[in-house]
Amino acid sequence: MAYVDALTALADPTRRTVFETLRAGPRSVGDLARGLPVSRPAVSQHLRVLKHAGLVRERRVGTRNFYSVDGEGLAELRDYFDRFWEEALAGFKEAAEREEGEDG
Amino acid sequence: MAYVDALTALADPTRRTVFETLRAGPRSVGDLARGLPVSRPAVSQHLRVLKHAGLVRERRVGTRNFYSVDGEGLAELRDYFDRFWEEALAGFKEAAEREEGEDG
DNA sequence: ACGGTCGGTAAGTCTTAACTTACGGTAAGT
DNA sequence: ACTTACCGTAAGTTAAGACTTACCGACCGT
Repeated sequence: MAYVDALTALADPTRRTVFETLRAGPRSVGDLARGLPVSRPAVSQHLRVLKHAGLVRERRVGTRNFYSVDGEGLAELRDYFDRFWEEALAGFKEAAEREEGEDG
Repeated sequence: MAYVDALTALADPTRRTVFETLRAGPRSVGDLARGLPVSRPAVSQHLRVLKHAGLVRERRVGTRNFYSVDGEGLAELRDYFDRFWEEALAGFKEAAEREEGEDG
């Protein structure tokens, strides 16, 4: 059920911006905060949520903390929507057939 | 930027349950509300958000209003995460090469 | 050892949004 | 025409969470 935390995490605009920024590669906390209209602690809190959701990893280098995209959480989201797509398609077909059986 | 509304919409647990229920096929508002721990107006409001996000369609039949999954919004989410995956992969490779160039 | 940078946590504020009840409007049945 | 079922909207309440400042510990330079 990690996709639940991931969806919750990506609902916030600031957090989404942080996550999308990390596509280009690892960034430190302060570096991320400099490009955002919120304080550094706010970014720290967002990163904690993203990490708990399995969307980012952290790697300490000296006093700095570099965050990067975690492929696992991302793959989970992709799988969730892929499965959703297939099941919705099956449900759609079944509904069409049922309707045909009624008044067809 | 419709995926933004879609992600916001799917962050709420109740709304996610509604959306996932619709995988099996179209359901009326009252039908959906009966299987949930919230009131019918609450479900109505959730459906409005889902519709605005492009995730569900509605089809009136008599006094009843049947909602079903909208493939367009779903496809947009899939595309978003697919693109995200590719760009993150490219960013990861670039970071690895840059690191190799520094201390390699 | 000391000053400076970096970053996580705590406490408190304030806005957002999920929910409730109440209401009105439409369609079907008798 | 009256009643009943179904549903959307309005108004108000309340709980969640995004943000701030203040604080503290960890690492590096001189």
